[in-house]
Amino acid sequence: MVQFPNGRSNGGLTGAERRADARRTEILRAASRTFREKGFAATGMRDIAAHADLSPGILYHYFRGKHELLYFCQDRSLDRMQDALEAARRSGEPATEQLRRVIVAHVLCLLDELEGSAAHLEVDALPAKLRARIVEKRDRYEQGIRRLLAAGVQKGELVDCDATLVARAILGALNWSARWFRPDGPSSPADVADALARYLVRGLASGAQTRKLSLKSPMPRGVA
Amino acid sequence: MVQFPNGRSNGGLTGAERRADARRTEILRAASRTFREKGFAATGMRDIAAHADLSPGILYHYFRGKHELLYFCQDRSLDRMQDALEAARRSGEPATEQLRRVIVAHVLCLLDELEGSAAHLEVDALPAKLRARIVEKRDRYEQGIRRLLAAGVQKGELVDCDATLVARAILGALNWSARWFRPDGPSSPADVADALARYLVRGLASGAQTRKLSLKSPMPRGVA
Amino acid sequence: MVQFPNGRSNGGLTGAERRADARRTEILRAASRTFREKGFAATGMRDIAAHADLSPGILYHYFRGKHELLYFCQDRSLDRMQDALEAARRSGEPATEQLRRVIVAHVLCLLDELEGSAAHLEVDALPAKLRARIVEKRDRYEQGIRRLLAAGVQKGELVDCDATLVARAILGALNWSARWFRPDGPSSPADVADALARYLVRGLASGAQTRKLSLKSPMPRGVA
Amino acid sequence: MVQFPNGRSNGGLTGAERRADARRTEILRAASRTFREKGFAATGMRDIAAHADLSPGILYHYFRGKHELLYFCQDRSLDRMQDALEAARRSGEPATEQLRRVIVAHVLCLLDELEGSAAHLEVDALPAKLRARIVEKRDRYEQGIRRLLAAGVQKGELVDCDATLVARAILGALNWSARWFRPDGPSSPADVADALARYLVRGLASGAQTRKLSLKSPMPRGVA
DNA sequence: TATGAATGAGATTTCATTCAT
DNA sequence: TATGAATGAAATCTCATTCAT
Repeated sequence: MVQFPNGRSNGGLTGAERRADARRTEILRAASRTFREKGFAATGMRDIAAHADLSPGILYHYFRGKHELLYFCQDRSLDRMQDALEAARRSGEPATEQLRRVIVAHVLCLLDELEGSAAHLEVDALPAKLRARIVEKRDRYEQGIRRLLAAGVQKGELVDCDATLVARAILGALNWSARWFRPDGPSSPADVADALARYLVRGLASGAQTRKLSLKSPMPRGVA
Repeated sequence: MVQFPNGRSNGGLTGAERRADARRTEILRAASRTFREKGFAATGMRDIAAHADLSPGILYHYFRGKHELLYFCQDRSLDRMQDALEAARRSGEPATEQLRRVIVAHVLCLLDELEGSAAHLEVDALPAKLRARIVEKRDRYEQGIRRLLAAGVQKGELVDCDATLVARAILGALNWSARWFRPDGPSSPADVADALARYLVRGLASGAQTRKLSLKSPMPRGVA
Repeated sequence: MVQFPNGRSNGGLTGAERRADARRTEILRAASRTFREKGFAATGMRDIAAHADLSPGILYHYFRGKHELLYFCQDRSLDRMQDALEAARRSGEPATEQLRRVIVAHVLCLLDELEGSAAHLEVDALPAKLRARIVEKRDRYEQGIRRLLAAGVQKGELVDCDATLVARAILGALNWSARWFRPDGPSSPADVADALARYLVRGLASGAQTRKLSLKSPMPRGVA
Repeated sequence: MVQFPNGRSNGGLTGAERRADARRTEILRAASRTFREKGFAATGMRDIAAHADLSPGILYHYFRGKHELLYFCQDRSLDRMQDALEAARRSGEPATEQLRRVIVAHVLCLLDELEGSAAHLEVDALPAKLRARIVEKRDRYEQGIRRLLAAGVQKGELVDCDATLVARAILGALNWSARWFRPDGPSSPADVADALARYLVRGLASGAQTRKLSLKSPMPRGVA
């Protein structure tokens, strides 16, 4: 749950504040969608306002500017992904399974029409101060993935590999989906997430396991 | 080798034409580098001109505009990648090896300081007419990769998989490298290309082979 | 009365819409005056903005660009002229009188500081789509004049002539006035209109009438 | 015959000078044609160079710049027209006939593919110094026409009229032909000139003559 | 003479942001 | 809160003119 700075604990929101927060979330959704479709630089505040069915001026009542919109989009996405990463780690499952969960959560977060945001892909567009905060969060997330990989290697569940490079390869494969995925296409976000996880995990699974890992869904969707 | 339309065979260029072509190539290099660093929309003609040590106006002497610069960057990259793809296919080697070659070539093409260009990642920024041509080339390239995968599956060299999705996963992992790679970092483009190829191929290699595929370079760089 | 498309009947304009329409009209007046003085190509948006006492940027809030300004100038003028043409035809008067009325209205429309616009003289500066619409209106207007001439010939009120060429000669004589007329000169627009009408009609009037048609105003302006 | 300043009498031109003068004339023709087609401001030096089959740079070898090209176009046209005006006056014919001759010459000069130029229609585009010279010539020409009219009135050959306004009406009707005339249309420049002269003279012819003046060509072109 | 590369000023246009209402 | 008019800076692009060759 993202929280906007309002000087009160979440429980003590007044009605007006709750309404404002709801409006902020709507705007962020519109911004997120537009950034994903056209990229940050090519997106105008007017586009965002139009997507949110608001006038351009009012956006500045809720956010400081275009940069802050990008910042919050990235911040929310990274928070959700980080949450999923930590949940996976706490599960105590084998590294392959943890990795699978993280991948699935990442893809769903990206492709989910309502909350997702590919906006974290454009860190460089942020002004220095905001960029520093996002870069820190992003690096923490990447580091978490690297640790997950390293732990799996150490336990013999994953083959020895350059964790940094593999993490980036995985993130590239995942983030790229925001570019080519079409909501009206044949696959659902869950399908995509699942298939990506199978492939990307198989490349790391050690020895005996590998042979057993199929890249085909065992059960086609919608069939008993 | 990219060739600009000048109505003569490459061998018959006059001195002036050769100089003009050289200038065009310089400009494209500058454009390519700038697009990669800041993205198409955030790149100004001034940036490109500055990188090429020219005045902004003269760029229009050699190219019709910013869009054409993007177009040629994309066109050149895709041509080189397509060439590599066909060379791999003609080699008659096992699918795993063919795939490895294509991946390596793709990454080297992207990260090569002199000629590389990640610009084909921004097809949507092109005006309709130019976009159609690039999309056609890009689709042909993607299809080539899917065919390579499918052939490998049929020969039993690769595990059964959704070729479309796997191709996109691979391309995402590769293209992403243009974002994070730093020429002054610890790894050379060749290192990155090799490591990505190992990981991405291992996830597809069938049966017995898989176990033998290591993700670590057999020989660390610079060590006897 | 020109009307901008706003989805309501003119009577139902809100205050804001009325203000916006008034602004649009102001801008068109400024544009019209500047086009007439310097020609379309030599007129800058800055000139127009300066004449309208606005910043250049805001012009794009009300119009899509310089071309649209030219288009509306031409459209308004042609509408007014067409109206006058039809009114003259409906009057049922002799052809000479009808022609005189059309000429007077045309000149007044051109020279009237408030609403006039010689801008329809530069049809070729318009982009194809807008040009087509203006050309159609202009051709309809010219055709109307040709018909008026032809009808007069048939009734014996005008001498036999090449209606196409005479219509163009008349329009040339009229349109040219926008070039040489100076509001601070000795003649009023009405004077000019009247004198032009006398001369241009006399050249067509048949037989007996001609001798009676004087080219001198019967009563100098301002004299008892 | 226009003469470029070259410091010698026309008879003493060297071969090189003769060639240069021929080149100047070619360039002026190209400029004239382009100005007529697109207007001064919308015409680029590149357009002129292309029409003359030359490189843009060389134009500056023969002329000081775009303005000078316009100046010479106007200068040449006005000289030819002035010559025709004086020849008409010297002829001693009736005013109606003199006027007819002047009109015909004016139109032929405008529409002549080889030497004609509508460029004198854009006096305001000239820099002050050149403009002053052209304005003087133009005013002298207009004055000549006014005198011709006034003389005709005094001799009773023309009806009493406001010579200034009628002169402008005539010039408008004539100059306008440069806008609408198409060389590939049904009428030749001579046809147009003749028809315009008939109409414009008839409006001024006094008494008895008027009735006899037909606006139809007595003999259709190409028929015995 | 002749070319065409090069420049610099200025054109139209866009757009994040502010502000009066 | 909310609107949309308004601004000013900057973007892309054009073009007359100059200059090296």
